[in-house]
Amino acid sequence: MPDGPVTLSRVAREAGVSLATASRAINGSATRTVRPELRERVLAAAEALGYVPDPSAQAMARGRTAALGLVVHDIADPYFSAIASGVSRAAEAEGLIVTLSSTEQHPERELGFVDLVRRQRGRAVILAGSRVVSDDAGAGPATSALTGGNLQETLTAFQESGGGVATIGQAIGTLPVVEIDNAGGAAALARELHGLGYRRFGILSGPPALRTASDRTAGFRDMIRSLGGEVRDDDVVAGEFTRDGGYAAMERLAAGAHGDLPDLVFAVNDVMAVGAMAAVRHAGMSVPDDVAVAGFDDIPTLRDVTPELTTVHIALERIGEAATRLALGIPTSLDRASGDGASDGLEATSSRSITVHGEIRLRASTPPAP
Amino acid sequence: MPDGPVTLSRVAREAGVSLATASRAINGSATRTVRPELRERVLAAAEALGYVPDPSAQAMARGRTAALGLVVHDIADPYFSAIASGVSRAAEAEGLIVTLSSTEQHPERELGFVDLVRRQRGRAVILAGSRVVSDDAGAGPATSALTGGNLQETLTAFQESGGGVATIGQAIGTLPVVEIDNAGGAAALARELHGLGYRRFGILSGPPALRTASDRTAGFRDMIRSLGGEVRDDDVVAGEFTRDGGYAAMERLAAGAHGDLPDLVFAVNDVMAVGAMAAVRHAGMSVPDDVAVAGFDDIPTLRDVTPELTTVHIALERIGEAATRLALGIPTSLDRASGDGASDGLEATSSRSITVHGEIRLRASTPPAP
DNA sequence: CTGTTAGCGCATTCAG
DNA sequence: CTGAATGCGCTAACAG
Repeated sequence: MPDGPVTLSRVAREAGVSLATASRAINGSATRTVRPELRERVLAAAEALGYVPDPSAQAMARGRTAALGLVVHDIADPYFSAIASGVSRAAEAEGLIVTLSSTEQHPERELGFVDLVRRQRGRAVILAGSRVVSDDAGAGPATSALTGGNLQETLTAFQESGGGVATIGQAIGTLPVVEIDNAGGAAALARELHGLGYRRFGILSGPPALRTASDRTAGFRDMIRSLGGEVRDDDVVAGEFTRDGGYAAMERLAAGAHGDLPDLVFAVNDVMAVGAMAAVRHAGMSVPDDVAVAGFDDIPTLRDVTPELTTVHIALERIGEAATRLALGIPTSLDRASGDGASDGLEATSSRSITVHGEIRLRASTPPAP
Repeated sequence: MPDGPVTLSRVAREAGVSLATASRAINGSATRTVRPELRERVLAAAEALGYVPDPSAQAMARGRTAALGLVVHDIADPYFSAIASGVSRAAEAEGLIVTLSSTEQHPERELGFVDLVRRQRGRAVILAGSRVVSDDAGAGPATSALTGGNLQETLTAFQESGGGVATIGQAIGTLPVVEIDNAGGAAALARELHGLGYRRFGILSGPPALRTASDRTAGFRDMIRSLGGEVRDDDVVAGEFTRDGGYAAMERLAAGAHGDLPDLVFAVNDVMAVGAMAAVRHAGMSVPDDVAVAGFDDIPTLRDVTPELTTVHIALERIGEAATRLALGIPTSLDRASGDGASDGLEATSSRSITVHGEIRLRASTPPAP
């Protein structure tokens, strides 16, 4: 048996047709069509020989790959892996393969990766995770000349060359974005918590430079204050957007409070909240007896922390799917969604932007205040 | 300014050299060498024009991609995302891009994906997650003719065509594998637990067809029995390898026990254990007061479940890295590792196989028995 | 409808 | 050491 890769031309020869016809029969060119009879012959030959197209060759010939790039800060973080799961599902449904980059705090890798999918003419790229507070990813001195510019420029260039782009969590310029209603969610949570009888609140506010973090902080604090509750400046402490960041921030808050803790501490995301709870436990105190705790995101792993954490539920996997469709330009059935009450919190604000609203989940970590 | 992609030939023209020379200067062909002077000219021109190679074209020309395929069952599962994190890191260190497939219980997608990376001439593929108990992935009726065969065949074909392969968790044929010492880890755990004073044990044994699950079950049960402890057959209940599977299995165990629970329940992996703890809680009982619980893997998210779960620690991220190197044929410095006491539990059993030993972590979910 | 002919961008023969 | 010529496998004009 003649070995080596089975090429299209071999299939064509076998079927007794031209290369072009074989190509058309197999992928069904949009403009051209093939007589059913020939088409059958070609398909049969392909099947018999076990023909499979070479993706690189196709990519080169049509100047376009079937790859979708996904950038996350840390794939091991439940927040991102939940999103990745949604992206993966949606991408596979579109016949795309997802290439992943877990950038772990290295912005230059983010840029390098986006540039890579641009070079390889990927179909789309999705950036998950917030950007810095200056919603101008193009600010600051130019990055490495090697990668040739800053993120926003690269993204725009990619988009102009026909690639799809979507970001999750925060807009970059005017690029399509699945935005989370951070301020609104935090405010709603604040209102509920205040309604439960809590009066003095602390906030683990995350990295000051992170827009997501500052929006949640502001939304929560402002609502509490407008309701007559108390948020002392000393009870607002920054920290990394991670589990350990939450742990450390809680320790610092407690140290600064000298035994006089707030009634409730709101951590701007769940992983921080979970870290904060650990800090409380390790300090020999109890949640919620000594201090109540609330978070934001409702990451999947939350169901196994105890006490169960009050949070703002965000449909993470749905967001991943939505971002994928947005990047690909696939009309999402959001009209219906908002019509029937936007049951999953997604709402199309425009064709290039979706806003996701959270849903308050009151749980055991914040019982009605005594 | 002339637009369009900057191609190598344009760089060559700009530098006043031939296409071939430019190619050699830029990627430094192994056999040919270029006069430093010309080389400089070429590099300068490339830099000036912002030249970047087209991956598809390179792939086609040299018949080889810089992609590494990673197959996991569910990227949202902390076990897999931790492994993915390690793979991602190691791959990026090698200049490879990782393409991810989250197969979610669809074996045919697994096959399809492996076949895809084979077709696109990827450098390597890594399969994470156990296979069925019959360690013969080639058994059973042939799968879809479309994908052309079964997994082992496809993998072998890929390997013979120069691709690297590594599996994690269970060997497929004689393919390279990062194996986990499931039986040994479970046995060691059993010994410790028995030493703590527990006498009657239950096991949430996972899916019977999963080798990983059955090895852990057998290792644990046999050790307990040889120590004189008790494992009633009724107290061994199967279930899905997931959090919900653990929950359900625990419910069934409790139902079957009619209030007469074992002293301790060993779930064959952490996500099941965590589900089991939830079941215990929801039944109004307490861990460890009413029943102690232990797991296996030490997934990262474990640090935030309470009480802290006793488990067998497996260095998940390291495994991802090790598998990557194994698949790529990069000699791992395991000789040293075993020399200095194999501090991370990795041990090279042969050049094509690594065995990972767990480390017992006794925590609050299994206090010394009363 | 179908076949012929050019490339896509690059790595590599093979000559010089 | 360098340049000119080939071809990777496939699609997309372009003719028939």
